[in-house]
Amino acid sequence: MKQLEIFKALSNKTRLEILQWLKDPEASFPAQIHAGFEVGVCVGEIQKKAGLTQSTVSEYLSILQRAGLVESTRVGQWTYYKRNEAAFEELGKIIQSDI
Amino acid sequence: MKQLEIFKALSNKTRLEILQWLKDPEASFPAQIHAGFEVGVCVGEIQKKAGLTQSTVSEYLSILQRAGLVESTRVGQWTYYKRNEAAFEELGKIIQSDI
DNA sequence: TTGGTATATCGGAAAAAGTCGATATACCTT
DNA sequence: AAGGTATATCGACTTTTTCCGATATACCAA
Repeated sequence: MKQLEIFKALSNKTRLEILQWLKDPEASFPAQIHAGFEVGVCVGEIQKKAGLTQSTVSEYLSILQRAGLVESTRVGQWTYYKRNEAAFEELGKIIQSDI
Repeated sequence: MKQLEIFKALSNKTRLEILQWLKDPEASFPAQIHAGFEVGVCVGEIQKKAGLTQSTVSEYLSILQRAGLVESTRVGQWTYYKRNEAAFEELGKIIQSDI
């Protein structure tokens, strides 16, 4: 668990918002046709909601993924992203004991 | 608790190291003459250990303080910095529930 | 295979953070 | 009051991050 990389990933307003949205996809995004929310939310929907360009949002999701905070699944032409809850659990503990 | 400001404060290698050193001042710094470690560690000692200039370290400590992660006490011509453990406790919880 | 849609990657301009040396401020000592 | 020491602030330069448009890649459908 690369602390510095994680904190950098969390040091951006939009990326924090994306993580919030992914906590409750049903409440945050319109229903998905090609996959349920268990597999995640597709990049396009996240992009619309963020109001930034596709390239920026794709890059942000990569940053969150490299930090281990989200994971992705490719289904057909879509990539679905969802939170990695275990990472947040672990990070919380680390902050309370190691940082 | 301004999450974004906290994560930015934690997004720097040296600042993370300073926080580590302040966890156990006895082990990390030479004995202090004008005040015990309960009040904190003075800027000069932190600066020596960090190997950066005085101005940089002073700025870093301000950043940590504005984020609420450390607190300072002025005693004579020295300013002593120590960790605010409550902030780390709270941050850990927030990460496990709100982020 | 051609075209359409979704996502990723590349290259760059602008903004922010890192870091320094110089200077200012605060306090102590004489 | 004057000089010395500790810390904070300022101005400048460099590096990193933000965010974009353009292009590439991957997959699907006809």
